[in-house]
Amino acid sequence: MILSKTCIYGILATLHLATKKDKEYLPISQIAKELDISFHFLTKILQKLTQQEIMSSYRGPNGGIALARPKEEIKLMDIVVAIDGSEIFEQCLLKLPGCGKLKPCPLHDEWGLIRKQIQEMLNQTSVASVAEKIVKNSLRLADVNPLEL
Amino acid sequence: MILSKTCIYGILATLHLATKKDKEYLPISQIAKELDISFHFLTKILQKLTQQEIMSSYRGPNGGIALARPKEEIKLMDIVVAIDGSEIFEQCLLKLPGCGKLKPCPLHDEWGLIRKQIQEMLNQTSVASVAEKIVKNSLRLADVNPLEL
DNA sequence: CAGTTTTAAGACTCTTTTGTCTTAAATTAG
DNA sequence: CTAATTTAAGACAAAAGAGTCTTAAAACTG
Repeated sequence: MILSKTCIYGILATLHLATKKDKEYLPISQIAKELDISFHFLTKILQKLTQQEIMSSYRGPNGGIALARPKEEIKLMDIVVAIDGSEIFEQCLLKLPGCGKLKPCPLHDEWGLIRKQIQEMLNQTSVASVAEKIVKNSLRLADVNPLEL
Repeated sequence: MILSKTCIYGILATLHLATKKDKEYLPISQIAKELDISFHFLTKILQKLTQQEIMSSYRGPNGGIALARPKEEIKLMDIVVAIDGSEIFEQCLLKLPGCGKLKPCPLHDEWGLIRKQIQEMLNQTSVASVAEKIVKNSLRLADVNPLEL
């Protein structure tokens, strides 16, 4: 719901990177292992984030993937839009085409309020702040497998 | 996002019924036509709502489907839970298994607030109140096709 | 240069969701 | 009882999302 699996994996990988040293390339294979995500699948997802210049990649030995910008500047919203697009924030709960002030759907106001909050939350939350919380409270980014933070 | 297509159709059909006279059976074929939803698909969806006793059905001439309870008593949440289940309200944004106060995911608090509001909105909004708004403001439940309200 | 490591790209498969179709059962009308 | 109308049930098909695999290209190591 709300976010696609692809998008969630993208967020998890970004957060994982953000808990590591800056500017160091981390091989996708390692991220995949630590987050328990299929390597090839994650590769495809991270390619998209690289194309959108949220991450930068480098091939060959000691290569891998890294955040393209300072983690303080990357907001959760950036990742969501890069992967799932912005349709979520343009549609109502009932997805009636062209719902807006002109031709509102019956739940336009109710959902508009909530949608706005989701938007604000994603826009305000930086990857850095979440990463900090993860480190501070030893939070997990995968199921059981405790990450070696 | 958030709600499945099936669930949205279920809500639309319920709202449509609620704008009509109480206790009258409306053929599914007619609802399908007015909402521009495939008849057979809608039939399947309404069967689920009938099984959950949100609607009641009657076969044969002059048969069809009707709300099983007073529309004031049916909340949007009832339909959502009947069709999509309650997992939405038990998961976090990142869908890490077993996210909760014990093993929170990194976005547990942020998402928890929003999830609570979605829950409250769906729990508080009755089918009757939305139907009233639809009638009062001549709102639509389908794309272009203006409903004959 | 040859071999290794790593991402890039895209074809392919599997699963879930969405949608269609056919047949059966209930109800009513004549 | 017969024919018509309507929901019930379930098989089937199409589309989208998730995941796998293979080959190519880039970069480094010796």
